[in-house]
Amino acid sequence: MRVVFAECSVDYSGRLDAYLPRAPRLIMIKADGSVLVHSDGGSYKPLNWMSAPCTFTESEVLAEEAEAGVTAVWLVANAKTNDALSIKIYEILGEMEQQLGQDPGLIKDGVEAHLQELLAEQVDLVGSGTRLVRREFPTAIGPVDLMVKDEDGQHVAIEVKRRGEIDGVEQLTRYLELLNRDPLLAPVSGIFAAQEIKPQARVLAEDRGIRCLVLDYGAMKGTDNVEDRLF
Amino acid sequence: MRVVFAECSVDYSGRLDAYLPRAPRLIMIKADGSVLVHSDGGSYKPLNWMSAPCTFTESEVLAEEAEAGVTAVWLVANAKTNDALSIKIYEILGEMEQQLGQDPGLIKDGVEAHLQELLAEQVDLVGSGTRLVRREFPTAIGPVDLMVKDEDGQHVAIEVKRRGEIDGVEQLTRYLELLNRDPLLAPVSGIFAAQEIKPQARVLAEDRGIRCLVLDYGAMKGTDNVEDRLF
DNA sequence: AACTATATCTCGTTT
DNA sequence: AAACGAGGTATAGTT
Repeated sequence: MRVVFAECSVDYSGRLDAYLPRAPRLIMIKADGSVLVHSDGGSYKPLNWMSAPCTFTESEVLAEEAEAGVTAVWLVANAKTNDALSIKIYEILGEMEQQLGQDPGLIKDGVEAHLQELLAEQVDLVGSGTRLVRREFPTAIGPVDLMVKDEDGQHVAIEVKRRGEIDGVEQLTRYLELLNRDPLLAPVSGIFAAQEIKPQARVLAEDRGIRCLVLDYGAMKGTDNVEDRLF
Repeated sequence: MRVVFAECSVDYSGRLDAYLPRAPRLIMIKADGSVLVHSDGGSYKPLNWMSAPCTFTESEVLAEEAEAGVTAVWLVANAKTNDALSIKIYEILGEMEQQLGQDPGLIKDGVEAHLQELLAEQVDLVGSGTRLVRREFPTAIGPVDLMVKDEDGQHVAIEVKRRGEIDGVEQLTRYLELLNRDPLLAPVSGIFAAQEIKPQARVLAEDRGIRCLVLDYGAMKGTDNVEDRLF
């Protein structure tokens, strides 16, 4: 990877046409030929970029451009899609290059899936006498995380989240509305279970008669004794 | 902005938990405190990141970590959302810093809007005797780019794109279906107009009885004599 | 500020 | 390969 601080202007032509006026920026040229142009703020999205596959070539500086102060023109193109990025360099302010090699990649912990799994095993956390009906209980609008029956045999739909926010409450509300139309299941109550429940989400949930259950992931993992399952 | 090539491992905890094992990467620290961790390939999206607002602090290296070869720990946190990125530095391979200042920002050329405008003026490109009904003709599912009447007085809906791809044909199809339910308008035929029409899009359009019209932006701009409009 | 629609969306999974 | 849905979506426009 090569990173360059440079005074530059950038033109993109492809799915749209876009232009960056002359200013100092960071240009990142990756091993696969892809190029990212970043400013000193904003989000993780570059101002302008070209994704692989593409070819990086240093093209000729026209007399007219040279007169305007351009010292180099970098052309990054994808012949197939007809996308092209043209970077006019006025001045290089700093530059660095390093071989990084293939990255081992991001490992997502999948805490939500794991929480669901653990709660299915430790369903008594919901209340004594609770029995699991099934995980990923199917409905027409998608699966409910957990369906259980309480000690009185009443159905309870559980939505499991790592972080309990309003979206999750809305989701569970939609499930409950649908499930309660089914005479074989109704009445179905709801539990919103999460490691952390935001105050707004809690208020909304309780206002709708949905119980909130804060889960202690660490404790649940501790209880989930691997040896118990193996032997 | 500070850019650092370093051997590092990265932990993110927030809306999900994610981990990057030890490897050489590029770390970008922007003026607003946001941090991006990039590998040498892939898309413009960093492997892991923290968006502003957040605070960058160099935290203490625990004895245990130091023993494992960690020389620094960078903590990037957003107290409000409870998101945090922890970067363990094993070795710095290169580093550079530069003040870039505020970026003037990306200017999108708006070729599509301009094409629509030009075609509205040069509506005879569709066929002689064609008259403009209106631009941005309203429907319940959004405005149709151009509504015209052909020489026989029949309505024609025109979808204008810079690049004609399948999505655009689908969009026009939805408009046509809706418009043809209106007895005051029906029958409404369709024209898919673009600077470039992809083969798949052309096949789909023609299969649905939608005419394809390739626009020459340069020629249309040339015809759009500014002097004619000013004097 | 909240909500909506878009994106050069990206990215993964499934068909 | 194409279609579909989710995203730590981000971002711009509108109410």
